[in-house]
Amino acid sequence: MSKSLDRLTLLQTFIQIADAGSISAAARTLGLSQPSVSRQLAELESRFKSQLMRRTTHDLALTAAGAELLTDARQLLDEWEALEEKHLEAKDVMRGHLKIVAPIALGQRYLLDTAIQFQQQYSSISLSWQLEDNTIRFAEVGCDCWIKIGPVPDASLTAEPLGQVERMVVAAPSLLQFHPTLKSPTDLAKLSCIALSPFEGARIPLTNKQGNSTVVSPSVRMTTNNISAVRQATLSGLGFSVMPRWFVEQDLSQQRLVDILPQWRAPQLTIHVASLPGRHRPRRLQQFLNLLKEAIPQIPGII
Amino acid sequence: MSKSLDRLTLLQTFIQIADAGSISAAARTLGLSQPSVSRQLAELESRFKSQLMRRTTHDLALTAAGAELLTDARQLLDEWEALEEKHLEAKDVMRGHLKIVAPIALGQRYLLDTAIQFQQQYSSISLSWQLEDNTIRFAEVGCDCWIKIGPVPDASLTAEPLGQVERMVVAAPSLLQFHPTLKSPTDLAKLSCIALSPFEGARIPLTNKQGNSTVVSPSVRMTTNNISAVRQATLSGLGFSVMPRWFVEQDLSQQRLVDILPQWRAPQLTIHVASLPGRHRPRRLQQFLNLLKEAIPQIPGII
DNA sequence: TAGTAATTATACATAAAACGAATGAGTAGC
DNA sequence: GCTACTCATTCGTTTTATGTATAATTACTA
Repeated sequence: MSKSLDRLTLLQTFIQIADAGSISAAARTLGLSQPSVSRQLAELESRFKSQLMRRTTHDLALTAAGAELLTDARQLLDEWEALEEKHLEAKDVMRGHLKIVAPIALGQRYLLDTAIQFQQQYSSISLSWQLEDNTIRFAEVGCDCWIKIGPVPDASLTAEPLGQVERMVVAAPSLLQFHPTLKSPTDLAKLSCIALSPFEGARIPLTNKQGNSTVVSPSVRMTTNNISAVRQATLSGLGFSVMPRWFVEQDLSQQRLVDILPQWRAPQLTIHVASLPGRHRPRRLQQFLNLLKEAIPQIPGII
Repeated sequence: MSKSLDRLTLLQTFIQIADAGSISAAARTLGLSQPSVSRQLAELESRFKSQLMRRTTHDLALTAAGAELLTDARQLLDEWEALEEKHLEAKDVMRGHLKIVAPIALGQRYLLDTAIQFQQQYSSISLSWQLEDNTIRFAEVGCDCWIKIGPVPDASLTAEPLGQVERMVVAAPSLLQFHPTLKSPTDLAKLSCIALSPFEGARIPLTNKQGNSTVVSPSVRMTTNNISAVRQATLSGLGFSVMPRWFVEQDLSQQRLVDILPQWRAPQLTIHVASLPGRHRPRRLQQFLNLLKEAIPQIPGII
C-alpha cells in the first residue's frame, strides 16, 4: 500500500517502535523483519542527525529529542491522513487501524457485538480491542478512543456522553432470607457490602423516586476492581452490592439477584467516549462512534 | 537529500508541475528526466484514484480535484518543513529555496546587496529574486515574501513595516531657471508634473515642517509605472516630480536635481514586507527578514 | 499545407535500494 | 553458566526508480 522508506513511513515506524516498546515487537506488528525496522530507525536518526532512542540489548527508551519528535510525528501523520481521506473521499474502502479501549465487562458483554458488526461491515480495517478498567494514559497508549464509565479524569481529552447507567442495590435471595424486613436505606447498615473499587467506597449515596437523598455507610466486606468478582461474591450471598442494571439484568429476571430497594437508586454513571480534541477524526473512527451511539442506548438498563 | 517517491516528494513534484506549468518544465527545474516526473504524477494520481491534471500534448490544467489537493499539499509540506526545522535545529546548514518579490528600483539599487550578502552567508540556499512593481497574487506566485512600498492591498497577508520613505518635490535646474521664484506649493501649479502611476495622480498632498497641509493639482505631463523613467524625464526638464529621497539622493548631491520645496514633503510611504500569516516561517526566511530589517534603515533617505 | 518544435506517455535496460535470512554480540533472569 | 531475549551488521536477492530512446499528438510557423 504505502511504499516503503518514504519519510512518512519512517515516522510511522518510529511511532510504532515507541508504542510497541521494542524494535522486534514493532517489526512483528508491522509484518517486517527486525533488521528492516532497525534500519528504518537508523535512517530516521541519520536524517535528523540525532539519537532518537537510546537502546541497549534489552531496553529501549526515547531520548528527549525522540520524545519531542514523537508528538510532532503523530500530528503530521494525522494531517497526512486527513489529506488522504479528504481526497480519496468515498473512492476507497476504509482501511487502516483502529485501537479502542473499553471497560472490561461492558466490552465483553455488549460492546464486542458492536465491534464485530463493525469488523464485518468494514473488512479492511484492523481493530485492536483493548479491555481495561483502569485509567489509561491516553497519549502513551496511542489509542483512538477510550470508552469509560464515569467521569474522564483527563482534561486534555474531549468526552462525549453515550448513555446513562442506572445502578441499584442488589443481593442474593439467600442473604435476604435472614433479613426479611429490609425496606429503607438505613436497614442496609445491618448488611455488609461488596465494593467495586473505583466507584463504591464505604459511603453509598442513594436517591429515591421522590428525589430524597441519603447516604448509607455499610461495612465493606470485600473490595475488588472487577465487576464480575463483585457479582460472583454477591451471588454467593457474601453481601449486597451496587450494580449497574445492564450487568445484572439477567440475574434479576431469573431471580438469582434481587433489587433490594426498588424505590432507591445509586447515582447514575455516564458512559463517555474520550478522544483527542485537536486531532483529525478519521472516517473509520467516526463510523465506529456512530455505531456506538446507536448501540449503547439499545443495551437493557442503559438510558 | 530527500529520497525519491516518498509521499511527500510526490506532493512536492505535483506542486512543482503546477507551478512550472508543465511536466517537462518541472523536470528541468527538479533536475529529473521528463518520464520520471511524468511517472511521479501518474503514481500520485493512482494513489488518490483521481485525475489531478488534464493533460494534452501542449497544455496542462489542474482538474478540480487537483486544485483542491494543491492547496492541501502545500500546507502539508509546510508542516513537514516545520517539523524538520524544529528537530534539525542548528544541526544542519540551511537549505532550500527562497522566492522574494521586491520593487524594481529598490531591488536593483539597494536590496540586491542584501540578497547577495544573504547568498554569500548561506551558500546552500537557492534564491529566486523577482523584481516587480505591480500588485502580485501572492498565492499564485508562490513566493515566500513580498516587499512592497506603500500599503499591501491584500488583507489575507500580514504586512510588517520595514521603514519610511521620505518623498520630496524635485526638478532639474534647467527647468527651474525659467521659474526662479518658486517658494510655496501653490507655485507648483505653474509647472507640469511627471507622475509615477500607482502613487501620484493629479493631486499631490504636501505637508510642511510645522504640520500645515495643502494639496496641489498640477497638470500631469507624463505618467509611467517606472520610477527610472520618471527620473529620466525629470532630469531632462520635462517637469517636476515627487521622488523618494533614497532614489534621488545622488542626483541631489550632484545637483542634477533640486529639492524645490525644502520645507515641504509629500506623504511618507511605508515599506512593507508581506507574507502568509498562517504559514510556518522557515528559518531561511526568518534570517533573510532579519537581514532586511537591518539593511533597510541603512539606506540613505529611509527612516 | 507541410514542417518544426514543443509536449506527454511507453518500452527497456541499468543502477540503486530495501528486503529477509543468517550471524554476531550483549544483557537480564533463572 | 545457561537460556531467552534483545539489537546491529553482513550478504545475496528482489524490488523499484531512473534515464535513454521512441512513439504519438498538438500548436505554431513559413
